Amino acid sequence: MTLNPVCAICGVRQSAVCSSLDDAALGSFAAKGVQRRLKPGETLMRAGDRQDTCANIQSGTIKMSRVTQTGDEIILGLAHAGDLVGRPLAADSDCDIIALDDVTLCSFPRSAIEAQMDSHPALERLILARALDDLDAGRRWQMRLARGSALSRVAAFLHDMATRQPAGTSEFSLVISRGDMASLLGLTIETASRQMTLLRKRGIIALPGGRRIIIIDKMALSAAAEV
Amino acid sequence: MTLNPVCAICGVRQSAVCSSLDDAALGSFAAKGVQRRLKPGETLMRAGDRQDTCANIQSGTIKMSRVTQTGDEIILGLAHAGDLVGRPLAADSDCDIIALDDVTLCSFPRSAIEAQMDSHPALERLILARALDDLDAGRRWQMRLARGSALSRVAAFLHDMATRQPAGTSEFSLVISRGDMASLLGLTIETASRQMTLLRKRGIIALPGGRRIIIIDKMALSAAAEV
DNA sequence: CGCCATCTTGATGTATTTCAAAGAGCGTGG
DNA sequence: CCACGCTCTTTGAAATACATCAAGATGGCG
Repeated sequence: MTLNPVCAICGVRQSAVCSSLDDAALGSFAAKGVQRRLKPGETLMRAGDRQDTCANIQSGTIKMSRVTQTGDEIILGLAHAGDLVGRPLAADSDCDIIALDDVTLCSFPRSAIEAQMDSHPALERLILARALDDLDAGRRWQMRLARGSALSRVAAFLHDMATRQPAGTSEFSLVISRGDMASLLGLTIETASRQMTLLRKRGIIALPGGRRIIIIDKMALSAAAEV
Repeated sequence: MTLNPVCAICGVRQSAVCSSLDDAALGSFAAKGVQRRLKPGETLMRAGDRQDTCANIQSGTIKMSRVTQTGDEIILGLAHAGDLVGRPLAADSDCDIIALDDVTLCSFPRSAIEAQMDSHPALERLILARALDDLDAGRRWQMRLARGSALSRVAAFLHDMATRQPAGTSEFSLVISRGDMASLLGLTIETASRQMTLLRKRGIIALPGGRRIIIIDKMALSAAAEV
């Protein structure tokens, strides 16, 4: 069996969970997947919904969020190209999953992923390894929320986003609004904005306009991110 | 093969990850484990240490914590009877693991767990399912840290601890000190204490002394825990 | 060009921290 | 058995970081 043409040109062939499958295994698996696009703001699934698809993000950024009793949204995390969204082994979604920009997905029935895990231990192993890594990352973030100042949260977020860019890139666009950023960091819009200008005034970043950002001093940014 | 005598009397035989193994599989696996005891305050492993054991908690409570640059401890979570501590698939620990009270463990070389996962898919599947559940629970907690008031955090913690007791039990002992509790909740000792007395004054709980607590009105406690 | 949403900035309020000290609980040794 | 000293907890008063309320400024887009 030869590699599915869709997979042959897939930008996340090496970084998504599919990387655990050889070309032969991928061929039959890929046949069960469909390509899908989301526009900014479009919802893939909602908390509490029956959740019968999982998807690899091929490009773009997604937010995972929940809505409180009082009706405001809390962003729990972002997912990027190469990440798997949706939860294998669970019948219902525990959060809303919403595109932040133009997103392309490779979407599978949850049952197909689960069947593939059954027959291909390497896939299950990689999904497990990622889940455990996510758990560690979540705990690090929890530490920041528990004790970090507003400045440290904003700095840590910017540092993460900067680190995610191709090496050597110091200017890029934040895909999320100040409001989403604040929600992700557990702050208000105003506080998030103030910390941004504080970092700008300290010469650590520049804000050329829109959602663009220039990292002037990544070391200082990292230092500001310390808890 | 017959059931290992140690497993026959194990209190968490049905709730630990071992429950995914039948008696035959358990027999050979159990031979690689050793029983171990920890006294209150005793450390099982430290963040950054080479981590070559994983252990099922048979009784007692453990805290997972990290130490910040400034030297103070942040508690990331608790683990109870039936939980697996230590991280399969990772060479190093990402947090300190310390006993809070008298703890009994069933400890395995990490390599033994990993080998058992290789040969027994049901074990790996259960570990994966737990990791994903922990991830969900972590996100719920993250939401509380991001937006919840001090009162809501304390109430949520007490509600969790109450729910963990045998059905019908309304009085029990908190295994952790106010200091640990505050650290877990991302608060100061003083604030944690004040919220406890606030709940007491509202008639939701009683504090007969020491670390004992009586849940008088669990509904009200749950309501106070809302974000 | 002008509208609308998003972002920034300022002034004020408040929950939580910080600083400080008194009060319980508990084991030790007289 | 009680006094002493230790740690943990509670309570009070002052300081502060962040939220809230309220305008402006900026930028995208028709």
